[in-house]
Amino acid sequence: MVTQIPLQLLDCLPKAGTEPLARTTAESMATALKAVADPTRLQILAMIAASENQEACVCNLTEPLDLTQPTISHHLKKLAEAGLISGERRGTWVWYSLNRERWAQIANLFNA
Amino acid sequence: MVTQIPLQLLDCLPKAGTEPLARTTAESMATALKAVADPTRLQILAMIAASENQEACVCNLTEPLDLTQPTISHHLKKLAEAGLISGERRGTWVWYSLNRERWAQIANLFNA
DNA sequence: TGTCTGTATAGATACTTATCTATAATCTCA
DNA sequence: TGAGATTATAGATAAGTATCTATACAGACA
Repeated sequence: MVTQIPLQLLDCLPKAGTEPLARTTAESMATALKAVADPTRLQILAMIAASENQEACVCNLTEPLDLTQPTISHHLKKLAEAGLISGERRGTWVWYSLNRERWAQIANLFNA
Repeated sequence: MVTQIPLQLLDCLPKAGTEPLARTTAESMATALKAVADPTRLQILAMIAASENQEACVCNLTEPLDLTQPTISHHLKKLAEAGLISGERRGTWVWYSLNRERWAQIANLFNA
């Protein structure tokens, strides 16, 4: 699980004369952004959001994305580590859904 | 120069039943986000924004970031390719400043 | 023109990571 | 318990990239 992101970026970008952006903070922000900065993971997020109950299992994603099951699991793990989604086991399947609070945090990086 | 980003992500994430996120679109978005998803480049952006005239030259960045001049140039190039900054030569120095329109475009990825 | 300073590029290297195959773990159900 | 289905993990590989040194390019100035 990624640590919480304390900073904002845009208007949000530091004003003149502000303290420099600490390395540890920059690294935490970069970790979160890296999770989103991948085309496959963007597609996964979009598919989850576009699905009926705002959730999807691995088996729903492999075929349309034309990737193997372990690869999908890998991406879902990355997204989960970034706190963007979370999985819930229901029987045989694991259903992943968006973590909107976390999403809002990352969105806030770009908004004042 | 990266192509323009046509899509939005959050509320912005596709509604149920929407067209899937096209691969080419996802790749374009990921390219832009990757430029920001690096701790050093976040620090560079912050330093530019925090500086007096909202601009900085390579020589202003190498020492505080403890990186060599070619490395800084490399990151500045990445940011410029993503359209986030642009450089202007004034005499011996090249001054880089933020491209706020482009920044707003990327911010819009996360906002409805 | 030649020298000095600031920036960019080329090439090498080490680290990260997206992907695959193979296998383990977990759950359902007969 | 055992068989089948779904997901996760381990290990390997190839592609990308952040960094460095070395060098080229561009402008200022004597």
